[in-house]
Amino acid sequence: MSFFEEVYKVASEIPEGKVATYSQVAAIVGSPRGAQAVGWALRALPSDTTVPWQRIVNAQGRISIQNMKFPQSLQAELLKAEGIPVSYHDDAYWVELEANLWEDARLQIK
DNA sequence: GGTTTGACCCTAA
DNA sequence: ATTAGGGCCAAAC
Repeated sequence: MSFFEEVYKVASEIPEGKVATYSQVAAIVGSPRGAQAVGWALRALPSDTTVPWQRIVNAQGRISIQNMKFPQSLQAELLKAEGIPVSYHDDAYWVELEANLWEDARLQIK
């Protein structure tokens, strides 16, 4: 199974109404320092994917997306539609990590 | 195979 | 608090 698939699989496990960070996903797939690689994988997703990529944000809970096919506004709408509060300031969308962070068993063990 | 490029993160100044 | 730099991993050139 390729690294891409690993990332997509983990991303698909994020429950609705929760968010995860890049480093969090990276740690689960076995590359604790590969947060950037995760971003690389998500960047390659097709526009019609079923993977909940919108639930993955950076370490500060900010939507740091910079991809034409996936505008920040779209991600913000998808999140709000799931019940996750999203605010906008400093030219970016933000979510409260503490309150909505995904908790996976594999993270607590490590 | 070496180099470049990211939807990133951490530390030091 | 804000900015700069280096380090990280995997894929595309």
